[in-house]
Amino acid sequence: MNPHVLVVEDEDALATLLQYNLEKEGYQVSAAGDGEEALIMAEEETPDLVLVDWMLPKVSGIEVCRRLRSRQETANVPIIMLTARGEETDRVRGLDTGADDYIVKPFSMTELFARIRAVLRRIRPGLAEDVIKAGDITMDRVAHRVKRAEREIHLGPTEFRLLDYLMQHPGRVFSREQLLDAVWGSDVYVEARTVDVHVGRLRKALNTKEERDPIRTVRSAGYSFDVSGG
Amino acid sequence: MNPHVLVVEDEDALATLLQYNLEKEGYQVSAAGDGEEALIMAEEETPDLVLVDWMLPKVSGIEVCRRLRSRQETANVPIIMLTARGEETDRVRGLDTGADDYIVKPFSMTELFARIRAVLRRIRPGLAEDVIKAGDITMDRVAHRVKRAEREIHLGPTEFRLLDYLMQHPGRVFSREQLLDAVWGSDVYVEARTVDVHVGRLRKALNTKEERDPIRTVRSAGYSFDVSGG
DNA sequence: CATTAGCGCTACAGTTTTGTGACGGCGCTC
DNA sequence: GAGCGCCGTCACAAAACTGTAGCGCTAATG
Repeated sequence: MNPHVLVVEDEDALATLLQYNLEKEGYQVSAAGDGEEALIMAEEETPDLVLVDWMLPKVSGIEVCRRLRSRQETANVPIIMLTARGEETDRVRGLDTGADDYIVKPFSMTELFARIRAVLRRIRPGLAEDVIKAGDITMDRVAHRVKRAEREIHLGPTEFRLLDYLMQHPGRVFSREQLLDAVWGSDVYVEARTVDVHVGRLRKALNTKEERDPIRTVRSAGYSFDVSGG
Repeated sequence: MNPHVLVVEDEDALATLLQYNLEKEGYQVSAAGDGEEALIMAEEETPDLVLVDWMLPKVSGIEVCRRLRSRQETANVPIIMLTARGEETDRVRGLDTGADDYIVKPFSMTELFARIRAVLRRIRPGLAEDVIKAGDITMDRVAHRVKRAEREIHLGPTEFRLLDYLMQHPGRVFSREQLLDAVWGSDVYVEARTVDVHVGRLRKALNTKEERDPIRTVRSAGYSFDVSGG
Protein backbone atom coordinates (compact mmCIF):
# COMPACT_ATOMS: atom_id res chain seq x y z
CA MET A 1 0.00 0.00 0.00
CA ASN A 2 0.88 3.67 0.07
CA PRO A 3 3.66 4.90 2.31
CA HIS A 4 2.66 5.31 5.90
CA VAL A 5 3.71 8.53 7.65
CA LEU A 6 3.69 9.11 11.39
CA VAL A 7 3.27 12.78 12.28
CA VAL A 8 4.52 13.85 15.71
CA GLU A 9 3.38 17.37 16.45
CA ASP A 10 1.84 18.89 19.56
CA GLU A 11 0.43 22.01 18.00
CA ASP A 12 -3.02 20.95 16.98
CA ALA A 13 -3.58 23.25 14.04
CA LEU A 14 -0.36 22.24 12.33
CA ALA A 15 -0.96 18.56 13.04
CA THR A 16 -4.38 18.65 11.39
CA LEU A 17 -3.02 20.59 8.45
CA LEU A 18 -0.24 18.08 7.94
CA GLN A 19 -2.54 15.13 8.24
CA TYR A 20 -5.04 16.58 5.81
CA ASN A 21 -2.50 17.45 3.17
CA LEU A 22 -0.49 14.28 3.48
CA GLU A 23 -3.60 12.18 3.10
CA LYS A 24 -4.59 14.22 0.11
CA GLU A 25 -1.20 13.53 -1.39
CA GLY A 26 -1.82 9.83 -0.97
CA TYR A 27 -0.04 8.97 2.22
CA GLN A 28 -1.51 6.94 5.00
CA VAL A 29 -1.19 9.07 8.12
CA SER A 30 -1.11 8.52 11.88
CA ALA A 31 -0.66 11.33 14.35
CA ALA A 32 0.88 11.52 17.80
CA GLY A 33 0.62 14.55 20.08
CA ASP A 34 3.75 14.00 22.12
CA GLY A 35 6.98 12.04 22.10
CA GLU A 36 5.76 9.31 24.38
CA GLU A 37 2.75 8.54 22.24
CA ALA A 38 4.96 8.71 19.18
CA LEU A 39 7.27 5.99 20.40
CA ILE A 40 4.39 3.66 21.18
CA MET A 41 2.74 4.24 17.81
CA ALA A 42 5.99 3.86 15.93
CA GLU A 43 6.46 0.48 17.53
CA GLU A 44 2.96 -0.70 16.82
CA GLU A 45 2.61 0.54 13.28
CA THR A 46 6.13 0.55 11.88
CA PRO A 47 5.61 3.60 9.66
CA ASP A 48 7.61 4.16 6.50
CA LEU A 49 8.58 7.66 7.60
CA VAL A 50 8.37 9.79 10.73
CA LEU A 51 7.80 13.52 10.71
CA VAL A 52 8.70 14.92 14.11
CA ASP A 53 8.67 18.37 15.62
CA TRP A 54 11.87 19.49 17.31
CA MET A 55 10.01 20.93 20.30
CA LEU A 56 7.66 18.50 21.99
CA PRO A 57 6.15 18.04 25.44
CA LYS A 58 7.40 15.13 27.59
CA VAL A 59 9.98 13.72 25.20
CA SER A 60 11.76 16.12 22.85
CA GLY A 61 12.09 15.59 19.14
CA ILE A 62 15.76 14.72 19.35
CA GLU A 63 15.04 12.23 22.06
CA VAL A 64 12.37 10.61 19.89
CA CYS A 65 14.94 10.34 17.13
CA ARG A 66 17.49 8.77 19.38
CA ARG A 67 15.09 6.22 20.78
CA LEU A 68 13.69 5.29 17.41
CA ARG A 69 17.22 4.69 16.21
CA SER A 70 18.14 2.59 19.20
CA ARG A 71 15.30 0.17 18.73
CA GLN A 72 15.75 -2.75 16.39
CA GLU A 73 12.43 -2.47 14.56
CA THR A 74 12.53 1.24 13.99
CA ALA A 75 16.27 1.75 13.53
CA ASN A 76 16.04 2.30 9.81
CA VAL A 77 12.86 4.31 9.58
CA PRO A 78 13.63 7.63 7.88
CA ILE A 79 12.98 10.74 9.98
CA ILE A 80 12.34 14.33 8.97
CA MET A 81 12.63 16.99 11.67
CA LEU A 82 10.45 20.09 11.84
CA THR A 83 12.14 23.12 13.34
CA ALA A 84 11.20 26.74 13.83
CA ARG A 85 13.60 29.37 12.52
CA GLY A 86 16.11 30.07 15.27
CA GLU A 87 16.09 26.48 16.47
CA GLU A 88 18.08 25.76 13.40
CA THR A 89 21.22 24.92 15.33
CA ASP A 90 24.45 23.46 14.01
CA ARG A 91 23.34 20.19 15.40
CA VAL A 92 20.31 20.15 13.14
CA ARG A 93 22.23 21.41 10.15
CA GLY A 94 24.66 18.56 10.56
CA LEU A 95 21.75 16.21 11.02
CA ASP A 96 23.69 14.34 13.66
CA THR A 97 20.47 14.13 15.59
CA GLY A 98 19.74 10.95 13.73
CA ALA A 99 17.27 12.59 11.39
CA ASP A 100 17.62 12.19 7.64
CA ASP A 101 16.49 15.67 6.74
CA TYR A 102 14.99 18.73 8.35
CA ILE A 103 12.69 21.49 7.27
CA VAL A 104 12.31 24.96 8.72
CA LYS A 105 8.91 26.36 9.67
CA PRO A 106 7.11 27.94 8.04
CA PHE A 107 7.32 25.74 5.00
CA SER A 108 5.06 25.12 2.05
CA MET A 109 3.35 21.78 1.69
CA THR A 110 4.89 21.37 -1.70
CA GLU A 111 8.34 21.71 -0.26
CA LEU A 112 7.55 19.19 2.44
CA PHE A 113 6.27 16.72 -0.14
CA ALA A 114 9.44 17.17 -2.13
CA ARG A 115 11.57 16.39 0.90
CA ILE A 116 9.51 13.40 1.85
CA ARG A 117 9.79 11.97 -1.60
CA ALA A 118 13.50 12.64 -1.72
CA VAL A 119 14.10 10.96 1.62
CA LEU A 120 11.93 7.98 0.78
CA ARG A 121 13.68 7.60 -2.52
CA ARG A 122 17.06 7.74 -0.84
CA ILE A 123 16.35 5.44 2.07
CA ARG A 124 13.88 3.05 0.57
CA PRO A 125 14.13 2.79 -3.12
CA GLY A 126 11.25 0.72 -4.32
CA LEU A 127 8.76 2.17 -1.91
CA ALA A 128 8.22 5.31 -3.91
CA GLU A 129 8.72 3.42 -7.13
CA ASP A 130 6.03 3.87 -9.71
CA VAL A 131 6.53 0.63 -11.55
CA ILE A 132 7.28 -2.69 -9.91
CA LYS A 133 8.39 -5.67 -11.93
CA ALA A 134 8.76 -9.28 -10.96
CA GLY A 135 9.30 -11.93 -13.58
CA ASP A 136 6.83 -11.32 -16.39
CA ILE A 137 4.50 -9.35 -14.14
CA THR A 138 4.49 -5.57 -14.25
CA MET A 139 2.57 -3.36 -11.92
CA ASP A 140 2.23 0.33 -12.71
CA ARG A 141 0.94 2.10 -9.65
CA VAL A 142 0.52 5.47 -11.34
CA ALA A 143 -1.38 4.16 -14.33
CA HIS A 144 -3.11 1.61 -12.12
CA ARG A 145 -2.30 -1.16 -14.53
CA VAL A 146 -1.10 -4.70 -14.23
CA LYS A 147 0.35 -6.69 -17.10
CA ARG A 148 1.58 -10.22 -17.38
CA ALA A 149 3.56 -11.09 -20.48
CA GLU A 150 2.02 -8.35 -22.66
CA ARG A 151 -1.41 -9.33 -21.47
CA GLU A 152 -3.48 -6.71 -19.67
CA ILE A 153 -4.78 -7.91 -16.31
CA HIS A 154 -7.92 -6.40 -14.90
CA LEU A 155 -8.11 -6.30 -11.12
CA GLY A 156 -10.67 -4.94 -8.71
CA PRO A 157 -9.50 -2.34 -6.20
CA THR A 158 -8.90 -4.83 -3.42
CA GLU A 159 -7.03 -7.31 -5.56
CA PHE A 160 -4.93 -4.46 -6.89
CA ARG A 161 -3.92 -3.33 -3.41
CA LEU A 162 -3.31 -6.89 -2.35
CA LEU A 163 -0.97 -7.61 -5.24
CA ASP A 164 0.70 -4.25 -4.70
CA TYR A 165 1.44 -5.07 -1.11
CA LEU A 166 2.65 -8.58 -1.81
CA MET A 167 4.92 -7.45 -4.63
CA GLN A 168 6.29 -4.74 -2.41
CA HIS A 169 7.69 -7.40 -0.09
CA PRO A 170 8.52 -10.33 -2.30
CA GLY A 171 9.36 -13.60 -0.64
CA ARG A 172 7.98 -12.62 2.69
CA VAL A 173 5.10 -14.61 4.14
CA PHE A 174 2.15 -12.70 5.53
CA SER A 175 -0.56 -14.06 7.78
CA ARG A 176 -4.15 -13.34 6.88
CA GLU A 177 -4.31 -10.93 9.80
CA GLN A 178 -1.29 -9.01 8.59
CA LEU A 179 -2.74 -8.76 5.14
CA LEU A 180 -6.05 -7.54 6.51
CA ASP A 181 -4.23 -4.84 8.47
CA ALA A 182 -2.11 -3.75 5.57
CA VAL A 183 -4.50 -4.02 2.66
CA TRP A 184 -7.94 -3.57 4.16
CA GLY A 185 -6.88 -1.21 6.95
CA SER A 186 -6.41 -1.77 10.62
CA ASP A 187 -9.82 -0.42 11.51
CA VAL A 188 -12.17 -2.63 9.55
CA TYR A 189 -13.29 -6.02 10.69
CA VAL A 190 -13.60 -8.77 8.14
CA GLU A 191 -13.26 -12.53 8.36
CA ALA A 192 -9.74 -13.84 7.90
CA ARG A 193 -11.01 -16.29 5.31
CA THR A 194 -11.98 -13.38 3.12
CA VAL A 195 -8.31 -13.05 2.30
CA ASP A 196 -8.44 -16.52 0.78
CA VAL A 197 -11.21 -15.53 -1.53
CA HIS A 198 -9.37 -12.47 -2.78
CA VAL A 199 -6.16 -14.42 -3.22
CA GLY A 200 -8.23 -16.84 -5.25
CA ARG A 201 -9.64 -14.08 -7.43
CA LEU A 202 -6.19 -12.60 -7.83
CA ARG A 203 -4.81 -15.93 -8.95
CA LYS A 204 -7.59 -16.47 -11.42
CA ALA A 205 -6.95 -13.07 -12.97
CA LEU A 206 -3.21 -13.45 -13.01
CA ASN A 207 -2.57 -16.96 -14.27
CA THR A 208 -3.27 -18.82 -17.45
CA LYS A 209 -3.06 -22.59 -17.51
CA GLU A 210 0.53 -22.57 -18.67
CA GLU A 211 1.84 -20.05 -16.20
CA ARG A 212 3.36 -20.61 -12.81
CA ASP A 213 1.35 -19.22 -9.90
CA PRO A 214 3.39 -16.43 -8.30
CA ILE A 215 1.42 -16.59 -5.07
CA ARG A 216 2.58 -19.26 -2.71
CA THR A 217 0.34 -20.67 -0.02
CA VAL A 218 2.17 -21.46 3.18
CA ARG A 219 -0.01 -23.83 5.06
CA SER A 220 -1.18 -22.52 8.44
CA ALA A 221 0.98 -19.42 8.00
CA GLY A 222 -0.34 -17.34 5.12
CA TYR A 223 0.66 -16.26 1.62
CA SER A 224 3.67 -14.83 -0.10
CA PHE A 225 4.62 -13.53 -3.51
CA ASP A 226 7.42 -15.55 -5.08
CA VAL A 227 8.27 -15.31 -8.70
CA SER A 228 11.61 -17.03 -8.79
CA GLY A 229 11.98 -19.86 -6.33
CA GLY A 230 9.55 -22.77 -6.17
CA MET B 1 11.07 11.34 -23.52
CA ASN B 2 9.97 14.40 -21.60
CA PRO B 3 12.08 17.53 -21.67
CA HIS B 4 15.00 17.45 -19.31
CA VAL B 5 15.50 20.53 -17.12
CA LEU B 6 18.64 21.33 -15.18
CA VAL B 7 17.95 23.48 -12.12
CA VAL B 8 20.87 25.52 -10.80
CA GLU B 9 19.97 27.02 -7.44
CA ASP B 10 21.89 27.19 -4.19
CA GLU B 11 19.01 27.95 -1.87
CA ASP B 12 17.84 24.57 -0.77
CA ALA B 13 14.18 25.31 -0.15
CA LEU B 14 13.67 26.83 -3.57
CA ALA B 15 15.61 24.08 -5.26
CA THR B 16 13.43 21.31 -3.80
CA LEU B 17 10.32 23.29 -4.55
CA LEU B 18 11.32 23.71 -8.16
CA GLN B 19 12.33 20.11 -8.54
CA TYR B 20 9.11 18.83 -7.08
CA ASN B 21 6.85 20.99 -9.18
CA LEU B 22 8.74 20.48 -12.39
CA GLU B 23 8.67 16.75 -11.93
CA LYS B 24 5.00 16.87 -11.22
CA GLU B 25 4.48 18.83 -14.42
CA GLY B 26 6.19 16.04 -16.26
CA TYR B 27 9.73 17.30 -16.72
CA GLN B 28 12.76 15.26 -15.99
CA VAL B 29 14.82 17.23 -13.48
CA SER B 30 18.43 17.39 -12.35
CA ALA B 31 19.66 19.83 -9.74
CA ALA B 32 22.98 21.53 -9.17
CA GLY B 33 23.83 23.55 -6.06
CA ASP B 34 26.48 25.82 -7.56
CA GLY B 35 27.82 26.98 -10.91
CA GLU B 36 30.71 24.57 -11.01
CA GLU B 37 28.51 21.55 -10.50
CA ALA B 38 26.08 22.98 -13.04
CA LEU B 39 28.68 23.11 -15.78
CA ILE B 40 29.73 19.54 -15.18
CA MET B 41 26.17 18.28 -15.17
CA ALA B 42 25.24 20.27 -18.24
CA GLU B 43 28.08 18.64 -20.10
CA GLU B 44 27.24 15.15 -18.96
CA GLU B 45 23.50 15.27 -19.38
CA THR B 46 22.89 17.80 -22.14
CA PRO B 47 19.59 19.08 -20.73
CA ASP B 48 16.88 20.55 -22.94
CA LEU B 49 16.68 23.66 -20.79
CA VAL B 50 18.65 25.23 -17.96
CA LEU B 51 17.07 27.19 -15.14
CA VAL B 52 19.77 29.17 -13.39
CA ASP B 53 19.84 31.52 -10.46
CA TRP B 54 21.55 34.87 -11.03
CA MET B 55 23.34 34.74 -7.70
CA LEU B 56 25.35 31.61 -7.14
CA PRO B 57 28.38 30.56 -5.09
CA LYS B 58 31.66 29.90 -6.89
CA VAL B 59 30.55 30.68 -10.46
CA SER B 60 27.83 33.29 -10.96
CA GLY B 61 24.74 32.76 -13.04
CA ILE B 62 25.99 35.01 -15.84
CA GLU B 63 29.25 33.17 -15.92
CA VAL B 64 27.39 29.87 -16.19
CA CYS B 65 25.48 31.31 -19.11
CA ARG B 66 28.61 32.48 -20.85
CA ARG B 67 30.41 29.21 -20.45
CA LEU B 68 27.46 27.16 -21.57
CA ARG B 69 27.26 29.29 -24.67
CA SER B 70 30.93 29.00 -25.41
CA ARG B 71 30.88 25.25 -25.44
CA GLN B 72 30.00 23.46 -28.62
CA GLU B 73 27.62 20.89 -27.10
CA THR B 74 25.70 23.29 -24.90
CA ALA B 75 25.77 26.40 -27.09
CA ASN B 76 22.15 26.10 -28.13
CA VAL B 77 20.58 24.97 -24.87
CA PRO B 78 17.91 27.47 -23.85
CA ILE B 79 18.48 29.23 -20.53
CA ILE B 80 16.07 30.93 -18.16
CA MET B 81 17.53 33.16 -15.48
CA LEU B 82 16.08 33.52 -11.98
CA THR B 83 16.62 36.94 -10.44
CA ALA B 84 15.54 38.60 -7.23
CA ARG B 85 13.84 41.96 -7.52
CA GLY B 86 16.55 44.59 -7.59
CA GLU B 87 18.97 42.39 -9.45
CA GLU B 88 16.86 43.12 -12.44
CA THR B 89 19.55 45.16 -14.18
CA ASP B 90 19.55 46.50 -17.71
CA ARG B 91 21.82 43.72 -18.62
CA VAL B 92 19.20 41.17 -17.66
CA ARG B 93 16.43 43.14 -19.26
CA GLY B 94 18.28 43.15 -22.50
CA LEU B 95 19.05 39.51 -22.03
CA ASP B 96 22.49 40.05 -23.42
CA THR B 97 23.70 37.73 -20.73
CA GLY B 98 23.07 34.89 -23.11
CA ALA B 99 19.86 33.84 -21.40
CA ASP B 100 16.70 33.42 -23.43
CA ASP B 101 14.33 34.67 -20.78
CA TYR B 102 14.34 35.68 -17.15
CA ILE B 103 11.84 35.59 -14.33
CA VAL B 104 11.75 37.69 -11.19
CA LYS B 105 11.42 36.10 -7.75
CA PRO B 106 8.99 35.54 -6.25
CA PHE B 107 7.09 33.91 -9.09
CA SER B 108 4.26 31.42 -9.29
CA MET B 109 4.86 27.97 -10.64
CA THR B 110 2.24 28.50 -13.27
CA GLU B 111 4.11 31.53 -14.53
CA LEU B 112 7.36 29.62 -14.61
CA PHE B 113 5.75 26.78 -16.55
CA ALA B 114 4.39 29.25 -19.06
CA ARG B 115 7.85 30.74 -19.62
CA ILE B 116 9.46 27.36 -19.93
CA ARG B 117 6.93 26.31 -22.50
CA ALA B 118 7.35 29.57 -24.35
CA VAL B 119 11.13 29.30 -24.47
CA LEU B 120 11.10 25.67 -25.48
CA ARG B 121 8.58 26.48 -28.15
CA ARG B 122 10.71 29.26 -29.51
CA ILE B 123 14.04 27.53 -29.37
CA ARG B 124 13.05 23.93 -29.82
CA PRO B 125 9.72 23.61 -31.44
CA GLY B 126 8.60 20.07 -30.98
CA LEU B 127 9.62 19.83 -27.35
CA ALA B 128 6.91 22.07 -25.99
CA GLU B 129 3.99 21.18 -28.12
CA ASP B 130 1.16 23.57 -28.60
CA VAL B 131 -0.47 20.74 -30.37
CA ILE B 132 -0.84 17.49 -28.55
CA LYS B 133 -1.66 14.37 -30.50
CA ALA B 134 -2.69 11.00 -29.24
CA GLY B 135 -4.01 8.41 -31.63
CA ASP B 136 -6.45 10.13 -33.91
CA ILE B 137 -7.14 12.91 -31.44
CA THR B 138 -5.51 16.30 -31.92
CA MET B 139 -5.66 19.10 -29.45
CA ASP B 140 -4.49 22.57 -30.34
CA ARG B 141 -3.96 24.51 -27.15
CA VAL B 142 -3.37 27.80 -28.88
CA ALA B 143 -6.26 27.73 -31.31
CA HIS B 144 -8.42 26.04 -28.69
CA ARG B 145 -9.48 23.33 -31.07
CA VAL B 146 -9.92 19.62 -30.81
CA LYS B 147 -10.20 17.22 -33.72
CA ARG B 148 -10.75 13.53 -33.91
CA ALA B 149 -10.13 11.84 -37.24
CA GLU B 150 -10.73 14.97 -39.35
CA ARG B 151 -13.88 15.66 -37.41
CA GLU B 152 -14.10 18.90 -35.49
CA ILE B 153 -15.02 18.40 -31.83
CA HIS B 154 -16.79 21.13 -29.98
CA LEU B 155 -16.06 21.29 -26.26
CA GLY B 156 -17.12 23.64 -23.52
CA PRO B 157 -14.37 25.42 -21.57
CA THR B 158 -14.38 22.94 -18.71
CA GLU B 159 -14.31 19.89 -20.92
CA PHE B 160 -11.48 21.46 -22.88
CA ARG B 161 -9.35 22.02 -19.81
CA LEU B 162 -10.19 18.57 -18.55
CA LEU B 163 -9.10 16.90 -21.77
CA ASP B 164 -6.04 19.12 -21.90
CA TYR B 165 -4.96 18.07 -18.45
CA LEU B 166 -5.60 14.41 -19.04
CA MET B 167 -3.77 14.39 -22.36
CA GLN B 168 -0.89 16.21 -20.75
CA HIS B 169 -0.30 13.21 -18.51
CA PRO B 170 -1.39 10.24 -20.55
CA GLY B 171 -1.77 6.92 -18.81
CA ARG B 172 -1.78 8.41 -15.39
CA VAL B 173 -4.81 7.95 -13.16
CA PHE B 174 -6.19 11.00 -11.39
CA SER B 175 -8.68 10.97 -8.57
CA ARG B 176 -11.72 13.19 -8.81
CA GLU B 177 -10.17 15.42 -6.16
CA GLN B 178 -6.94 15.80 -8.09
CA LEU B 179 -8.86 16.68 -11.22
CA LEU B 180 -10.90 19.23 -9.35
CA ASP B 181 -7.71 20.80 -8.05
CA ALA B 182 -6.03 20.84 -11.41
CA VAL B 183 -8.88 21.69 -13.73
CA TRP B 184 -11.37 23.62 -11.63
CA GLY B 185 -8.80 25.20 -9.31
CA SER B 186 -7.92 24.42 -5.75
CA ASP B 187 -10.05 27.20 -4.33
CA VAL B 188 -13.49 26.35 -5.62
CA TYR B 189 -15.75 23.85 -3.99
CA VAL B 190 -17.71 21.54 -6.20
CA GLU B 191 -18.95 18.02 -5.69
CA ALA B 192 -16.53 15.29 -6.67
CA ARG B 193 -19.25 13.63 -8.70
CA THR B 194 -19.36 16.67 -10.95
CA VAL B 195 -16.19 15.31 -12.50
CA ASP B 196 -18.15 12.26 -13.58
CA VAL B 197 -20.67 14.37 -15.37
CA HIS B 198 -18.03 16.29 -17.27
CA VAL B 199 -16.18 13.13 -18.14
CA GLY B 200 -19.48 11.84 -19.44
CA ARG B 201 -20.00 14.95 -21.58
CA LEU B 202 -16.43 14.76 -22.80
CA ARG B 203 -16.93 11.17 -23.83
CA LYS B 204 -20.13 11.90 -25.64
CA ALA B 205 -18.47 14.67 -27.60
CA LEU B 206 -15.35 12.67 -28.35
CA ASN B 207 -16.62 9.26 -29.36
CA THR B 208 -18.74 7.91 -32.12
CA LYS B 209 -20.17 4.42 -31.84
CA GLU B 210 -17.29 2.84 -33.68
CA GLU B 211 -14.51 4.56 -31.81
CA ARG B 212 -12.69 3.39 -28.75
CA ASP B 213 -13.19 5.53 -25.67
CA PRO B 214 -9.84 7.11 -24.80
CA ILE B 215 -10.89 7.83 -21.23
CA ARG B 216 -10.49 4.94 -18.89
CA THR B 217 -12.45 4.64 -15.67
CA VAL B 218 -10.50 3.10 -12.83
CA ARG B 219 -12.96 1.99 -10.27
CA SER B 220 -12.57 3.65 -6.88
CA ALA B 221 -9.51 5.50 -8.14
CA GLY B 222 -10.45 7.94 -10.88
CA TYR B 223 -9.93 8.48 -14.60
CA SER B 224 -7.07 8.43 -17.04
CA PHE B 225 -6.44 9.16 -20.69
CA ASP B 226 -5.21 6.10 -22.55
CA VAL B 227 -5.17 5.88 -26.27
CA SER B 228 -2.97 2.87 -26.81
CA GLY B 229 -3.22 0.25 -24.11
CA GLY B 230 -6.43 -1.40 -23.16
C1' DC C 1 -6.08 -45.64 7.44
C1' DA C 2 -9.15 -42.61 9.76
C1' DT C 3 -9.38 -38.02 11.40
C1' DT C 4 -9.13 -33.25 11.09
C1' DA C 5 -7.61 -28.67 10.30
C1' DG C 6 -6.59 -25.80 6.44
C1' DC C 7 -7.45 -24.33 1.89
C1' DG C 8 -9.64 -23.61 -2.98
C1' DC C 9 -13.58 -22.62 -5.16
C1' DT C 10 -18.39 -21.30 -6.16
C1' DA C 11 -22.61 -19.07 -5.49
C1' DC C 12 -25.11 -15.25 -3.90
C1' DA C 13 -26.99 -11.45 -1.67
C1' DG C 14 -25.68 -6.94 -0.20
C1' DT C 15 -23.10 -2.79 -0.93
C1' DT C 16 -20.46 0.63 -3.34
C1' DT C 17 -19.33 3.01 -7.33
C1' DT C 18 -20.27 4.81 -11.81
C1' DG C 19 -23.15 6.39 -16.03
C1' DT C 20 -26.58 9.34 -17.42
C1' DG C 21 -30.85 12.00 -18.23
C1' DA C 22 -33.20 15.82 -16.18
C1' DC C 23 -33.46 20.24 -14.04
C1' DG C 24 -32.76 24.85 -12.45
C1' DG C 25 -29.50 28.64 -12.46
C1' DC C 26 -26.39 31.97 -14.39
C1' DG C 27 -24.34 34.99 -17.72
C1' DC C 28 -24.31 36.62 -22.46
C1' DT C 29 -26.20 37.99 -26.87
C1' DC C 30 -29.47 39.74 -29.72
C1' DG D 1 -36.39 39.84 -21.74
C1' DA D 2 -36.23 35.70 -24.61
C1' DG D 3 -32.98 32.45 -26.31
C1' DC D 4 -28.83 29.97 -25.85
C1' DG D 5 -24.89 27.59 -24.00
C1' DC D 6 -22.75 25.95 -20.18
C1' DC D 7 -22.51 24.52 -15.37
C1' DG D 8 -23.31 21.94 -10.95
C1' DT D 9 -26.35 18.86 -8.51
C1' DC D 10 -29.59 15.28 -7.99
C1' DA D 11 -31.82 10.92 -8.56
C1' DC D 12 -32.14 6.58 -10.39
C1' DA D 13 -30.46 2.47 -12.87
C1' DA D 14 -26.78 -0.34 -14.19
C1' DA D 15 -22.50 -2.32 -13.33
C1' DA D 16 -18.80 -3.77 -10.55
C1' DC D 17 -17.12 -5.32 -6.46
C1' DT D 18 -17.33 -7.34 -1.69
C1' DG D 19 -17.77 -10.46 2.22
C1' DT D 20 -19.57 -14.80 3.91
C1' DA D 21 -21.12 -19.38 3.96
C1' DG D 22 -20.73 -23.90 2.41
C1' DC D 23 -18.92 -27.92 0.15
C1' DG D 24 -15.27 -30.90 -1.25
C1' DC D 25 -10.48 -31.80 -1.53
C1' DT D 26 -5.78 -32.19 0.42
C1' DA D 27 -2.15 -32.48 3.49
C1' DA D 28 -0.71 -33.33 8.10
C1' DT D 29 -1.32 -36.13 12.29
C1' DG D 30 -1.40 -40.14 14.97
